[in-house]
This record gives sequence, structure tokens and C-alpha cells, in this order.
Amino acid sequence: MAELAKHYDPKPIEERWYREWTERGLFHSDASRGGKPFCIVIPPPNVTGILHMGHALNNSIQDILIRWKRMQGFNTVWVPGTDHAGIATQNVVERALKKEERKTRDDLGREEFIRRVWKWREQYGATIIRQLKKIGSSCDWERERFTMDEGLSRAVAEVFIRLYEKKLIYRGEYIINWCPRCRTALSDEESEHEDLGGKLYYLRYPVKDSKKKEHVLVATTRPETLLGDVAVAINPRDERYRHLVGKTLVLPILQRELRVVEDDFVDPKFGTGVVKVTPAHDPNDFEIGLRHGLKPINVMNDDGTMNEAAGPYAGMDRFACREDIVEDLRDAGLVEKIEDHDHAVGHCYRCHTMVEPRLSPQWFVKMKPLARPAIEAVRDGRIRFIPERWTKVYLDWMENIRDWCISRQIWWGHRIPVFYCDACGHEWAAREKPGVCPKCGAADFRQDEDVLDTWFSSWLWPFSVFGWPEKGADLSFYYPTVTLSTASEIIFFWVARMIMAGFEFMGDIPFREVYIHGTVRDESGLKMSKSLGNSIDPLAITEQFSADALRFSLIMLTATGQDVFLSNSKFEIGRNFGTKLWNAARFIQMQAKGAAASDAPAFDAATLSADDRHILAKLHAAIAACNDNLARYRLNDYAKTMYEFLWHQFCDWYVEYAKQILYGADEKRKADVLAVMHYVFSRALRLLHPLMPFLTEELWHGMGYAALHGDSYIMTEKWPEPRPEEELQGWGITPELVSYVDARHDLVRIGRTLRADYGIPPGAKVKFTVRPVSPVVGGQLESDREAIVSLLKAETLTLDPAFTPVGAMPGGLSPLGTIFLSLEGLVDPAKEVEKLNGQIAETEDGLQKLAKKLDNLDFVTRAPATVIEQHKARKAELVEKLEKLRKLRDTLKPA
RNA sequence: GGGCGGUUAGCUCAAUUGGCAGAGCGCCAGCUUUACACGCUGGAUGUUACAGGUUCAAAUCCUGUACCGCCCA
Repeated sequence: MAELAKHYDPKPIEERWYREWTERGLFHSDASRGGKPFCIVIPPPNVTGILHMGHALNNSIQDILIRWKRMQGFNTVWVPGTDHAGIATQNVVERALKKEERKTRDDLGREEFIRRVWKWREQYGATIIRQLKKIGSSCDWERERFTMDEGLSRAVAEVFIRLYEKKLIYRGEYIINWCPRCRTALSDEESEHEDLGGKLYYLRYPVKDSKKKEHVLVATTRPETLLGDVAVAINPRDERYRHLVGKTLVLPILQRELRVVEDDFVDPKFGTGVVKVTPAHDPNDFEIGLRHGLKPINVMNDDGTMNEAAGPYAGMDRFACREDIVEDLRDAGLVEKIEDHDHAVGHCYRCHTMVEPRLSPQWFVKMKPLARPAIEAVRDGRIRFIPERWTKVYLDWMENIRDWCISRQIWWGHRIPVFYCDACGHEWAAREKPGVCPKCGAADFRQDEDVLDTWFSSWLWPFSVFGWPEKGADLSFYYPTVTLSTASEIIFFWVARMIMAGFEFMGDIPFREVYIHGTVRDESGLKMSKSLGNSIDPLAITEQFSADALRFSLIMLTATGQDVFLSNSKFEIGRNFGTKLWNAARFIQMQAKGAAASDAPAFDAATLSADDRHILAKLHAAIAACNDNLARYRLNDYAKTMYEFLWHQFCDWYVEYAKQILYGADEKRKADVLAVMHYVFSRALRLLHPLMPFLTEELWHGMGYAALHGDSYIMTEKWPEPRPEEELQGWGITPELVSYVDARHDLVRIGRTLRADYGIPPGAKVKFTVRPVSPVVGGQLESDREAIVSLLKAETLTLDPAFTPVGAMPGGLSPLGTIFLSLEGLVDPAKEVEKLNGQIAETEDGLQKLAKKLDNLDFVTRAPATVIEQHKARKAELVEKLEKLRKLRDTLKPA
């Protein structure tokens, strides 16, 4: 076996292992293999997308869960894929078409355009998939799906028809959010509200046939829509405007006659209490219009320009029209005033164009009946949100759910499977394109021009990826999936709808747990986004550091469900940790002079030292902590557990302890220490594998563990489980032993502090004396003498229960005893006294606080006994400490 | 306007049932120590945003205020 290189070079190693894992089919799962399924479906990224930090975080999380469960022996599958992102993809291809051929989609025609989109997808659609592989995602690539592929398209059609036949899908003319740039309808969720500093225009609407030239003041934020006004509304309880009832007003410019209607919707406190009613351009006005039988007048084209109904403004852009109309009204003396007015305005989530509420015929899904079981499932805990607070967000939305506008006026997507017969007017939905009208037999029929919202395919993802509507073996084995990991932004878009679809079409939940991770932000707290230019490219990080470093740093920094603030330098955490691990491995390998002979507990349990037992105990504590943290989605704590264990427990203490044995002559002890090291390290690697898959795989092989397990891969190795308590006891591991070694670490630390305080060069050997607190501790320290000497770089260590310092001798208190540094003639007694006085004051302070508490009758009578005991014990400790500190100081004082 | 989250060391965050406020990074001092300077050793650092309240005891529970962020209308 080759020696580990002096420096770890991640790039070729990461490429190599990913290739091998894939070639060996290690990511693939087969339902026929049986066992317990553990399934995650990936939130399919846009086929147009490139990997950003949010993806990196989310997919690291999923990969950790998947790799962990795979090692635990579950039949694990992570189903990958992409979604066709209707509007986004169409935009991209249209832009390219314009740039390269100076053509529009209309120039090509529908069929040719769609052919081009597919071509584009073949060429660029794999980018994000390739990037997911780069960061180590262990998806089952044999199962990769695309929302437009044949199977998923079949599922979409099936779902549409079922809902259509149940009358849960309907077509109707309603106000929807319209993007004039994308020239399509959007769902409510796709219109993002943004607060804008707008204006409130107070306009005078003359009263018809008024001799006194009476007028009414109407307030509006969108004056250009007045061209579509058909009425003016007041609140029936508003006394100020009683006199208007039954009157007719005259619309400025167009001179259209407007009724005055009374409607409860009108808020008397907003503006003047009189609102213009424009049913074709405002959802509330539309409702008012329905209640009062008003005929809407549409004054805009689909691209946001004014149409013929706008009279003199026909052909103008909506914003230019607004300016002109205000100017014209001002000239006519009809503008009373203009106030600043902040209000929320919808913007297209794709292109950020201001959304125009627009009346148009669209397809909708009736959501209330679908919501009911989906609400129940979350209420009764069959589906759990992590962190829990998202439950309320979900429930609030679901309980006030509105119908879902699913039709889009674009070409790229699943075309609505509804047909209209020109001959007999029949309308029907069909899975396959029919030959003739099923009613009259005519061949003259048209398919609906619109396509479906992309989410109309995504909401089926957890079962459509397993072949639904066919009820195959995969579907019954893997469904329901276990965890869905995603960001809070798409709880409404996607998570809620998947739950509804799960119940409607599978009769069951789609997943048990929804893990909502935080948002990735830059150092100043801004959300990372392409448009802000503040994003950090995850692939650049893998180039500069490594995929493992990227994953480790991201996860370690991301507290459960909290946002994460990133900068380039944060990724040094993972890189440094990886390097540390690499070097620890090199050390073991050098000392073992070759590959591991065994990673079993191949040590002589009877002769283990306290430090051996201590590191074994810490390993088992780490195993338990990893399991616990992973099960609770506390992935940052899992990362911290491994960081603390490997760096501080293993490297700082155990490896340092081991040196004096490995450099010594006792061959039996050497063999035991190496056996302990291999036992611990081989398990730690496995614990770390889900986080740092590449480095751990490399070391698994490099250290020879793979060979010991029949050339296994760490990724399919058994996840370490803690050994039973009795077995650990058989190895001499007890809580007392662990706290003794912890305390001895303190003793060493205090000894080192003495060295540092007196400026002893790190290389210089000095004499230490310890006065143990008890004969038992004295005995323990005696048997660990070599270890202490080595860790303290001591010349000698004297253990003397009766030791009294002669003259000025710096000393420190530890739980195991007082440690003295022998420094003949070098000590400044005054300085030492000063130091001790500081410690004495500190101790007195603590003691006083404790005494005050314990003297408090209320505390003693009301606090639980265990707490009182704790306080008493601590007090006794401090009293003793104080006494020792004083004695120490007194010996230093000149007599 | 309604709701949610946050405010703890210079920075980023922990602190599980209310019971000794911690970690990483940064900072300071020292170190060519035969695994590692991407390192080692040691050190300093807190009015837990503010004001009240509950409690024997509050970072933690309650009320209010301020500021930051997000979601919804």
C-alpha cells in the first residue's frame, strides 16, 4: 500500500472516487433488493439553472441524510431530476433566438420553436446535473427524471383529466396576474409583492347634469386604468356621500357615464372614501362588478400597451399613458392633488416586470377540497415540519387557500389536454390526441393553446418519478418518501401542493418530514442572488478548496433552519479540517509502518491505559451524538461533534499522549496504542463520511481499512453503532475514568500555563511537582507519570502528598492536585503573589454569590434538592480552593 | 396593516426541562516541537438590545419598546 502523500490534493481524488462509485453502481437502489426503504426525491432544479450556494446547501443536506441511511443499511434511494421551468426556459431560448438569428418564436411557429427548446435542453440541460455530481451528490442517476419526459407527461395528463372530470379544474374569466413581458398569466404565488413609493392621485369626476358643476373626488394609484372605469363605488354607511346615490358621474376624457354603486368593500377611510370601479383591471373591482352587474371594459393589450378601448391613448405603453393622462387631466383642471403613497405591487417572479391584474379566460384548480386532508395531515403530525414554526406558515396559507391559476400563455410546457369541436361546440379532455370529436364525429377540432404551470408537474414529483399512474413495484416500495429538504420560499409553490397531490392521487402523504433550511446570504446579510452579483459560486469553492471543504463548512456554519452568512474565507474551516485529518492519518500510518492490520478492537482490553480508555469512551460518545444530531436534523451539531472529536480529543490529546509510547520501547504497548488508533480512526472516518465523502473514502483505502473489509467502499460500509455498556465496562471504561482523564487534561493545561507565565521556552525541560488531592489520585497519576511528563515536556515529575514549597515557587490548582513549577532563583515572588491574589479575589467572589444563595431561606426551601446539593458541593469546592490559594500565597510572602 | 424570525464575546453562531453563559473565526503572546504554520501552546474578551414583570433562580417564561430580516395582504 502506498504511503499517503505529504499534501492532500483533492481534485483528482474527488474525480476518481465519484467515477468509481458511479461505475460500481453504488448509488443505485433496486426495490427488489427489499429491506427498509429510505427515499428522498430531490427538489428538481430548473433545467436552465446553474448551481448556486442554496443548491449546494440543500443538496449537501440531502446527501448527508442519504449517505447516513445508506450506511445504516437502509435500501436508500435519492431520485434526481430537473424541471422544465416553462417561463424561464422559454425566455432563455427566445433570448438566444433573438441574439443569434434575430427571430421571435412567432417567426418559427409553435412546433419548430418547441423543437429548438428541446435542442437547447439537450445541449445545456445537463449543466446543473454535472455540478451536483461535482459536490458529491449520491443520487441514483439511473432514475434521473425530467418533468417533460414521457412518463411524467403522462402523469400530468392523467391528473388533469381526473380533476377535470371531478370538476375540480374549471375554466373561467377572472382577474389574474399578468406579466406583460412574458405575456402570460401567473399564479398568485408567482407574483411577488414589493413595496414601492408610488403616488395617490386625487381626481375630480364631474356629476352629470350638475348645475353647480359639482364633482366627486376619487383617489387612485393607477390613473391609466380610469379608461376602463364603469362605475364609482361608495360605502353604504358613509353619510358623506348619501347624496350621490342614484346619481350618474361622467368619466373624464372618455365622457363615459358611470353609475354610483354602494358596496361594503369600500373603505371610507382610504383616500376620499370614493373608489373608481375598473372590473377588468382590479380583482376587488371585478368582485364589485359581479355584485352590481357591471360589464368590464378591458383597455390593455397583452403586452401592457393600451388598446382601442383606451381611445386617444391606444397604442401607448401603460406607464407612458399614466403620465399623459395625468397631464391631460391636470390641463382640464381635474387633478385635485397628488400625494406620495407607498404600496405593494406585484412583480413577475421570473423577469421582475410589474404585474398587471388582467381579466382573461384561464384554467383554475379548485383548491379547497384538495386542501382538507393536507391540512389534517400536518395538524395531526403525520407530516412534520422542521423547524416546527413553519407548520403555522403552512396552515395559515392552506386555510385561506385560493384557487390556483394553472394556464400559461406560453409554448414550452405540458399543453392543456382539452379539445374544442368547431362543429358542435363540444369541449372535452383526453389523454391522447383524439381522431374525431367524440360527440359529433367531426374532424374539425382544436386543442387548447395554453400550457400548464410548471408546478402542475412538480406537485406530482414524489410519485410520478416512480412511474405513476402505473402502480409498479417501485411506487409501492418507495412511496411515501421520508424527508423533503427545501427552502422556505417554496412551501406554497411546491411543498403544500405536493401534500395535496399525495392525498388526491395516492391517498397518502408524500413524505413524513419537511426540513426547511435557511437562506444563504452574503457577509452583510443580503440574500445571495445573481442580480445582486454577491453570490459565491460553489464550483469556484470546490476548485479553490474542495467539495469536502465546501460541504463541511456550509453544514458546520448552518444552524438548523437558520440563515447562513458566507464569505470566501469561511470555507477555510473545511479545508483546514480536511488537512488536519489527512495529517493525522499520515501520522498513524508512519507509526504503524504500513497499512492497518485490523480495525477491530484488536487491543488487550486488560492492559489499556487511562488515555486509551478515555479516547474509546469519547468515540462512543461521539457516535451517540452523531446519531442523535442527525436524527434531529441538527447537522451543524453533527459537524461540530466530529470536528471537536477528531481535532481536539483525538489529535490534541490522544495522538499527543501516544507519542511517548510510540517513540518508546514497549512493543506491547505500541501495538495496543496503534490498535486503539485504528479502531478509533476507522470509525471516525465512517462517522464523517456523509459530510466529507471524498476524503474519507480516500483515507479508508489509503489506511488499508478497505482491504481489511474485502476492498470495500466506505460509502457502503456499516455505520458505527455504540457498543453495549457492559462491553465498554469490560474495557475498563467508566464515567469516573473519563472524568479522571478530563481532570488530568486540566492538570496538564495548568502546568503548561505555568510554563507560559514564566516564559519557559517550549523546548526547555523543567521540573514539576504535584501534590495530589488524595492517595487514590496519587496512585493514578503515578501510573500515568510518563504521559504527564511527556505532555508537560517536564524534566521530572515528583508526586509528593506532603509537599510544601520552599521559597518562591509558582503553583496552580487543578482538580487532581496542586502543581508546582520548580524555578530556583527565577521567580519574582511579588508577581506570583499578585497573580494568586487575583485568583483569590475571583474565588471569593464566586463563593460570596453561592453563599448568598444558600443563605436565602426561599432558595433552600423551594429549589429542588439536586440543585441545592450541586450548590453545596460547589461551595465546598470553592472553600477548599480558597484555602489552598491562600496557603500558596502565604508561602510566597516573605516571612 | 397582519404574521413569523432575530438581537448573546470584535465577527458568525451555540446554550435541549428556567439551575456554573460556550464554540469556531478573529485578536494578543510565544514557538522551524521528526503528522500538520491549512500547524502547536498559552491568554484576553459578556450590563445576553432596552424597560418592566413572574420566580428561590431568567439568555431562557410574560408584557411593552427599539432596531434588523422574512412572509402574507
